[in-house]
Order: sequence, then structure tokens, then C-alpha cells
Amino acid sequence: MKKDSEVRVRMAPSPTGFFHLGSARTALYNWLFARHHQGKFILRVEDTDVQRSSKEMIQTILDGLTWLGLNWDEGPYFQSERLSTYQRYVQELIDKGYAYYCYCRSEDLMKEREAALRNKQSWKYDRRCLRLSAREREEKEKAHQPRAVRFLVPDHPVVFNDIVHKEIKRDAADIEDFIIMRQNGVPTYNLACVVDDYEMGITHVIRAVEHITNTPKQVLLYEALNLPKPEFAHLPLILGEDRKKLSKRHGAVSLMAYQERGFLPEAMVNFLALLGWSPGDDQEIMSLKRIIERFSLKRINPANAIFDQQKLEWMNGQYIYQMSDQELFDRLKPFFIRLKLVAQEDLEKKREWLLKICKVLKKRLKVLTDIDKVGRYFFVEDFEYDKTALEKHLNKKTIDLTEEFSLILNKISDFNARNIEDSLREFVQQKGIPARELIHPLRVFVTGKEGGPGLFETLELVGKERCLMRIKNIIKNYEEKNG
RNA sequence: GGCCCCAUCGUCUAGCGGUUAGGACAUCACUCUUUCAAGGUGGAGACACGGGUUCGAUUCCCGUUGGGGCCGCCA
Repeated sequence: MKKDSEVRVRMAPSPTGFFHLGSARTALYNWLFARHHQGKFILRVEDTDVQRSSKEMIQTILDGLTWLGLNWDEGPYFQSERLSTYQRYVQELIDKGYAYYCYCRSEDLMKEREAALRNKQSWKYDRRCLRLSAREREEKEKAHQPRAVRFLVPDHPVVFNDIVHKEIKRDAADIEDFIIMRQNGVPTYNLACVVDDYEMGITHVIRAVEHITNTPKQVLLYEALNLPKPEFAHLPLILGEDRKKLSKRHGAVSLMAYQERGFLPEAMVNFLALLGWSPGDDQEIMSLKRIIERFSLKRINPANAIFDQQKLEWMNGQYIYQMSDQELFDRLKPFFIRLKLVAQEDLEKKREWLLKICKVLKKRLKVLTDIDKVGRYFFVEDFEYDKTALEKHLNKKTIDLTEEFSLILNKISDFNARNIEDSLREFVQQKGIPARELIHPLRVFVTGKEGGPGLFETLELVGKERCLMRIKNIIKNYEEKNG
């Protein structure tokens, strides 16, 4: 049972698409607000659009919230299971004269509306069914003509306070008699939302600004039903780089796409928290505990924000960098397997070796899947050689040098970075050349890349056999081409 | 066409009448290094415009412009 002063917020997704980044942020802000106030975070699935809702989507939403760590205290409640409740409220509105039956065909109205908009005219339902004579109405009822229920918008301006936007005012003339119950007896969003927010004791409605135009309608419903109103806070939108609302056109907008690319949930949370909200100081990388402590609806910036993926990547890289080797190893496990870098059964067997790779690659990963881009050569032989790097370092001189040095490498019994370095330093000294003249070609020959962790530890981790094999292949290919 | 929302560097933002307009990402130099990355140092980079109010406006008010959202028997 709810306490008088308890904060209760909800996440009310409709399971009709993938789990959008914007929905994730809305969920996060609700959750942060609840946790900050030691209140309750409630999950309610708005599935009154029977055709478009799907079971899979509900699961995706639950998975997404779970991944981000946004645990819910109640629910999920399903609106589709509460139809009789809504019907009761609709009946009350009809009985009190706040709503009326509409027998119009929606296709007809849609045509009128489209025609008007095409002619740059505004269009609003003209209440023709409200003005039906008793006889006309009786005829339609007798013929069992399908009927929806419209709310009769009262003739006075609607004013409400928004925590983010301050006072919002709207003239009655700008609100049409909206449908509250469809012909099929299922209520629409505005009605179901108001009834549920009331019945579930929601104290703060935190949702995206695209709903701000619905709010006056909902306020009217609260008033007609004589229900207490919650506080409202409308969050700015997340925009794509073209400044349009983030959508499928912008590529990856599904939360799970980010999980698959190897973003960390804690980085995601940190980044999303800062997209539209600021703690007021210069701190950007913040622990969840601190975010919760500092979070406040009053510090939400009302302006829409463009999603900056580069900054997300930077932040994710910071989180990876700050991790322990063991932690990174654990996070990387599913990616090792999916990228076919390490077999499942080798994961524990090769633990020590993998831990060392984690250590040297840590500051080079922005996302977990970068392990493939940046370190594939550690794991498998089918990595690619950078063509321009090869061109730069592959010539008679470097081949001769490498061939001679490989003999020395071969003799190292304890193939570790220290021994490799000692051998190489001694070798180049005898040759009277700077170390880099051997280091750079050697790196390209063994890893295919110009850059990477220190050469000696790299060679150690690739291992003696594979280093020698790769060098041999390079020499062989070179000789075949150049006689 | 109507209604609503918004406006500080390219991007995310701090600022709540008097500041050399601060930070972060990105960018550019330099530095460190066997290379790349990470790190360090530094540079360039913003108050959309026009009116008020005020001794004084980035800040308050109005307008213009620009951007965004909504106008479904979707949510």
C-alpha cells in the first residue's frame, strides 16, 4: 500500500517497436527519480492497441531494463487485462454528460481531415454526433451501428504546471472532442493512462515532450472524473544528427544494438543521464550512486539534445579503461565466443593468457567488439595485414634482418617480453642500427598492424611458434614475389 | 494550416543582472613512447537577431528568425 508521501513513478512503454534509446532514457529518469526519493518505480505495458502489440516486444523491453539495471518495484501491469476497469470510468463520464457516443466512420473522418490538411486548413471534429436528434440516434442504435465514445471538451482554457517547462496553457478551441473508447470497446491512450496513473497512485508523470500536447486532454479527464492530478515533467527529445527525432532512419537506435556492439550498461546509463540533465558541476564520469544522489527533475534542460555517439564511445572507453583485467575478461567472454576468437571450452583454460591480453588492450578498446579490430591477431591466423604498412616495411633489408633475428628468437627458451627485448637490443647493437628499424617491420610482419601494445609483450602473447610461423610466411611470400 | 515546446562553442552542457562566459566530447598543435592507444600541456571555437526593463543584460519581458513536436478509434 502506498504511503502518503511516497513517490511513485512509472515507465509506460507500448510494445509496438524495438526498445528505443529515447524510451531507455525516459525509463532511466523515472528510475533515478524513484531511487533518489526512495519511491517506487512501476512498469506498465500500454498494449491497448491490440493489433500492434507483441509478446516479443514486451520481452525486449524487460530485457533492456534489466540490462541497464533499472529494476522495477511493481508490475509489469498490462492495460489489456484491465479493460473492464476502463469501461467503468467511461460509463461514468457518459452518465455525467462528459462524454458521448460517436457513430462516425473513422475512414470518413480521416478523409475529411486529410483533405483539410492538404488545403492547409486546420481540422477538428465538428461534434456532429453530439447534435444528433433523439430519432437519429435511435435509428443508429437500432441498426447496431458501431459507436465510439468521445470526450466532450469543456469550453474553458486548460492550464497545468510542468516541472521542466513551467506553466503550459491551452485553449479549449484547440482541443477536439477526442475518442476515449474505440468502437471495439478498448479505451484509447489518454483515458487508460489517466485511469491507471490514478489507480496506481502515480505521483509524478515523467515522459517525453511529444506527450505534452496530450497532457491538457488528460488534465480535462482528471477534472471530469474528479481525480487528483499527478505532477508532470516532460523530457526533451533525443534528436539524430539531422535534428529530427531519433528514429530508425538514424541507424542504431535500439538499445540492444548498443549492447551487441559492446557498450557497457553503466556507461550507457551515465551517458543517457547526462543527455538532458546535468548535476550542475563539471563531473561527467559518475558512479550510479552519485547520479542517484544528485538527480533532480529541476535540473533538466528543456531543450532537445542531439545524440552524440562519439562522446558515448569515449565514455564507454573510459569505463573499460578503469576496469580490472579480471572484470574486462568477464565482460569480454561472450564477445570472444561470438567473434570466434576463443572457443567456449578454452575460456578458462587460457585464462591467464587472456587476462594478459585484456591488460595490454584495455586502453585501446572503446567498445567491447573492438577486441576484434584491435587484437584479432592474438587469437587467430586469419587476421588481415595492413597493405600500406606492409609496403612501408617490407623490403630486402628488413627481410634479411628479420630472417637473421628469427634465428635468435628461435633460441629463446623462455619466450617472455623481457628475454625478447634483451635479445633484440643486443642484436641491433651488434648490427649497429637503431632498434626501431627492426621493431617496426617485426610488428607489421607478426600482427599486420603498425600500432599496438609494446612489441615485446605483443610477441610474448602471440607466442614463439606463431611468431616464427608468421615471419616465415612473410619471408616466403616475399621471396616468391621478388625471386 | 492550427496549436505547443525550445534557443550558450560543431555536439552535450555550467551560468540563475556585473564572469578574461567555465567544463566535457570532437578537432588542431606540442609532449611522453619502439609504434598505436591512453595520458599530460596548450590552441582555436558559443551567448541567433531586434526592441524594451535596468546604472548594467548571456541572464528578466516582448517580438522576429530558426529548430523541433503534436494535430489517429497509435502511444
